Amino acid sequence: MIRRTTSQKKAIQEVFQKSDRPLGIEEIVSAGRQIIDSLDQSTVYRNLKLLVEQGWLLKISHPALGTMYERSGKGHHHHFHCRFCNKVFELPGCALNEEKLTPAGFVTEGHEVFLFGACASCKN
Amino acid sequence: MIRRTTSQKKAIQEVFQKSDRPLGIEEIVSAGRQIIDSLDQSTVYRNLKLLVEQGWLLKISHPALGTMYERSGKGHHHHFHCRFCNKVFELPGCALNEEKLTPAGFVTEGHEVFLFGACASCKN
DNA sequence: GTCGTTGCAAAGCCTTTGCAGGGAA
DNA sequence: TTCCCTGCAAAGGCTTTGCAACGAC
Repeated sequence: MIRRTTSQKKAIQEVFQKSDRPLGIEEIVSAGRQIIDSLDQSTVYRNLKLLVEQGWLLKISHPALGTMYERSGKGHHHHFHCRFCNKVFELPGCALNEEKLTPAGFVTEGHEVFLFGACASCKN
Repeated sequence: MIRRTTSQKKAIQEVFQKSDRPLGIEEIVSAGRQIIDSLDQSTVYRNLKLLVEQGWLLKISHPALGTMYERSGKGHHHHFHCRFCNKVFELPGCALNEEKLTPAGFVTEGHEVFLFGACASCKN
């Protein structure tokens, strides 16, 4: 299907390009409205869905914070949730022994890891 | 606050005692209705909340399957989601190097790990 | 008899969908 | 001009809440 370039979609992409961490819908909508103030939530939802389908974004289901989105192409990594500022940070690398955890007879295809605690700015 | 022992609450607890894996609301309601057929969803939600507050249950937010509940007191463990039968199994032990993953300046308080793939019964 | 609990229905969130008008190509 | 996309409103899931009747103690 042919896609058109709209100012709304560009605004949403711009929001992600300015961010180095996963964003929730609330954050995306409010940051997007600073670029296009008429931006509607349903437009954001529709574009997020398209951008995920096109591989430009990844959807994350965070256990505590719900659905979030981040730019794709960052390789395998995990997430840290600061309980104080409620931001999610990306953790480079992976420290999980998948094989050790997999029960006999099971086949593991992938995994997700979420850490939580206090980020550097909030640990005081 | 004083709590009363009702047949509905006992039925819900019975459902968990018969299960060795986390259950979703749908499963809890339908299994509970086999014991008390008038059991209402809102009653289940209310009792699950109470049982979590009382420490009898743990609430899990699974990235793919949403909210699930499991009996508490099983120690630190993680979960395996079979993409075929959609059941969640408990994985004894932990194979995560939390320290290695934590960025400098951050304080990690805990973590969650979710594996996914095929269980022994579904791997064919 | 009290007052916590239940079932039912209604209301709240978050997300998706229908529709007519608007804008990209 | 075409027809995809947007904004608005309505509708869907899941979960919570209000309320009168019920039932544990």
